[in-house]
Amino acid sequence: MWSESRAVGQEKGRTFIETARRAQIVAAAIDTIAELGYGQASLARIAETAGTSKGVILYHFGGKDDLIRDLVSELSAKGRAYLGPRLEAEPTGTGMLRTYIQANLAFIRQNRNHVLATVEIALNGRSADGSPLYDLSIREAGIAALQELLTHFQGTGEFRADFDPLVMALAIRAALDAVPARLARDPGLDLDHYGHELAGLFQIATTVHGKPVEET
Amino acid sequence: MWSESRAVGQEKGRTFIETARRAQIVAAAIDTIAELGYGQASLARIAETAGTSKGVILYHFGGKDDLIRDLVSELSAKGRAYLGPRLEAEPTGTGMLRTYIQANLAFIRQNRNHVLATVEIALNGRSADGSPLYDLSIREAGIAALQELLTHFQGTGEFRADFDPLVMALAIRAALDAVPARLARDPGLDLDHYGHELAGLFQIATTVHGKPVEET
Amino acid sequence: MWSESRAVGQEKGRTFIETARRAQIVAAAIDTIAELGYGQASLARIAETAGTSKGVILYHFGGKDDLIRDLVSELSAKGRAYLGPRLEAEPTGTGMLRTYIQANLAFIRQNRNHVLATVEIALNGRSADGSPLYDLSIREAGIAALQELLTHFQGTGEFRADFDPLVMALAIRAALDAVPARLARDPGLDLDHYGHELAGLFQIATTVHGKPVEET
Amino acid sequence: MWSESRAVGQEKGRTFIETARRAQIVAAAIDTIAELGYGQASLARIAETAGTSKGVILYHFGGKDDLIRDLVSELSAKGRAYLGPRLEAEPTGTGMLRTYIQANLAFIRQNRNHVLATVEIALNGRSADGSPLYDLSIREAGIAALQELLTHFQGTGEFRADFDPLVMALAIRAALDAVPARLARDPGLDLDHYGHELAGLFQIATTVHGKPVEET
DNA sequence: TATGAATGAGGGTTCATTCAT
DNA sequence: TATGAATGAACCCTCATTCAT
Repeated sequence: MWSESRAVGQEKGRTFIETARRAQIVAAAIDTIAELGYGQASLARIAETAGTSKGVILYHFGGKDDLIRDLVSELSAKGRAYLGPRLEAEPTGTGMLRTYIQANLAFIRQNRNHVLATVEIALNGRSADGSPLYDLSIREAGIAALQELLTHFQGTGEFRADFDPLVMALAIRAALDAVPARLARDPGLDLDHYGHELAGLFQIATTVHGKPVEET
Repeated sequence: MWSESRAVGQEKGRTFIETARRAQIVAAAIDTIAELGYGQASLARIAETAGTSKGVILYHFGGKDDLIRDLVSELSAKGRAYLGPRLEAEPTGTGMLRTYIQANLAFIRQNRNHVLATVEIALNGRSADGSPLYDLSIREAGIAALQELLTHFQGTGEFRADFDPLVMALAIRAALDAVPARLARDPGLDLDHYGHELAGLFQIATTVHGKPVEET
Repeated sequence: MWSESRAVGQEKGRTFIETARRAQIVAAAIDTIAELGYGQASLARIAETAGTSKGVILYHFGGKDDLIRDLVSELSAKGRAYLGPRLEAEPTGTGMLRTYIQANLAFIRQNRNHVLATVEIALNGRSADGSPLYDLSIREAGIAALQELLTHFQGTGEFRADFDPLVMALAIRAALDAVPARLARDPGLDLDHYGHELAGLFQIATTVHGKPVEET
Repeated sequence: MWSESRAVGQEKGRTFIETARRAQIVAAAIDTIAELGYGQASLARIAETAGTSKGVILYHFGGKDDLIRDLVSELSAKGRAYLGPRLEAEPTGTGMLRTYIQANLAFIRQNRNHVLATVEIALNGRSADGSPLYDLSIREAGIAALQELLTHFQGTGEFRADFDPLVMALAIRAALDAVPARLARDPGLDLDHYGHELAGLFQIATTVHGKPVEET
């Protein structure tokens, strides 16, 4: 997931004040959605959090959908910028897998609400015509990349060859994706421990040959 | 998850026709939510699917929230009834773990829309005051039970002692909980294969002693 | 224009009260549009005129567009029912022409606001996607019918053959269509006199052979 | 309509650049209204067409209403300047009538969008308090002038004395006013032919004595 | 002169709910 | 039991206008 980086900050033909306002509004949207859920995050409520009015939001974003899409794509850009370099620095499969898991968790910790809000959007956000606001292809691409990584190190022999890399990839992502929601409910969750355990779990699952499994 | 069974069918002081009506409405709600998502599932739309009017729903359920809660608790009852006996029939930890995974997937397959709708509700459903409509304690109880199961067979020596049973339980549930959403997008997903792979994955992860993991 | 009649009153599966409400709302819409123009006739203003709330209107009509379309098609039905029989009773071209003009004016007088509102809608009403709310084919059909009538009596020799029936038809309709707006501004306008003069004007224009017209 | 001329171009204390800006904005308004209709012609849309921002428009015109009024009065000035001299050059009633009709149509052809926009405004434009933005007195004056012309040549005996000059004037103007809308829908309309036919029609109607008309 | 920013009223619509029948 | 009718709050959005720069 996330392989190319993107410049963050003032872009396009935007004024300084415009950029600042947009950032402020996105931040308010993040907090509101993270706290109340996507369904309850109306423009009015977001505006209230931001300390402005609906009009301002619509002036800067043209519509709610645009705001939401901006929020999502900003996180995805941040995520790519964070993860990409860390993964590329790892030579071994085991190292990449561990890094993948732990970097994801670190990123989640550092961007708690933003991640939470994005998860809410991914699961609930639909535009008026019913189409999802969250570009699912991002997630699919992430899973595909992880799957490819697993396949590659199956080829080198570092990972055992007899697991389905897609299922393994799904299990890994599921374990990671479950974190934000859990974190929201239990803020005291020890992510370092969680990451360490998870990394160990999947290291064993990918590298160690178990006894043949007898079916029921 | 789901350990005690509950009598299903006619209860309380409800007449036969009342029970039938409620079932019909719940069924309509399930299909509507599964198809359109929670956000789009208004009472009007559910009533349309059910072939009645909003009034009927409110008459029988008192409010939308009650209908939703009913839908959820019905699934949880069904789930407990399905899983409980199957788990109790398994003597070994490995067997229970495999059964747990595969029975969950079988249950999902058999109750596709109901599960899907419940997931939607779990993620989106909030009452007017912002509180979740999905009783999270159900999920917590399920995870706790699974954790306990893992702990127990760590005690017997069947499972290796050096994994955190909570993290393992969370990873297992995450892998299972990710299925409905994926199934919705890709109806052709081979659940048998997925279950077999998952069972193998977690069997290895729980039983096999890997080489000591070096931290980054 | 307007040749087949339509049953008016309670139709479809509508309740008595529903029919009454719809009629009341349409009446309020007519008055509001006639008085303030289409652009100023918001649902709120119409509701105020009707003595109810926007909600009621939307409940009965589903949307503003539906209300407007209903208003228009009701007038067009009334118009057809009024004009058709009167025209069919006339054997001669001159008679039909005179009847056409005078019956149109009589109808306008009897349905002043309704006609006025419809004219406003025809000229201004557009739905959200930009498409006109007034079915222009109604007007085109009317003009075509009038043109055909003129052509027919040119064939019989009752009308002179050397005028373009389309231009004549357009001129006649233009003279009639101009009335509602004028009537709105000058309620004292003597429609009988206007009709008598107009009928005379076009009788001469259609039947009498003038001296050859020299071009500039 | 349109009998006295008015100086066009730079007026009041306006700088050259100011005059140019105003002209550019009015032109944008004309095109926008002609294309989308008055109701859809928001300041934002007009500004977009003009390639500027709403602020500029409001700076130069003080408000939307003023812009619209300016647009209208400019057309009316152009119209008077165009028609006046042509009419004065005609000595006979028949000639003036023919010229009036054909010059009007020529003017419409040459100022298609401007005329179209003005018609839209006449029919739809209202200021916030509901009063029309189109100065109806312009139209009234035009009709009065035409009526006077007819009356005058009734006096000389060139026109028959037994028609009501007001009704005749209204019919003539109605036939002309119907053109822009028709032209908008059917751009291929042959205005020369239309003008020739119309002139013939009204020449006959004004000059030829028909047989006495029997009333119904 | 010109613009970007902000505002606030009003637009149509959806929705869960209440109520009389 | 069940329904049609009505309600009112909230929703997103458009718009003309104001204001500081």
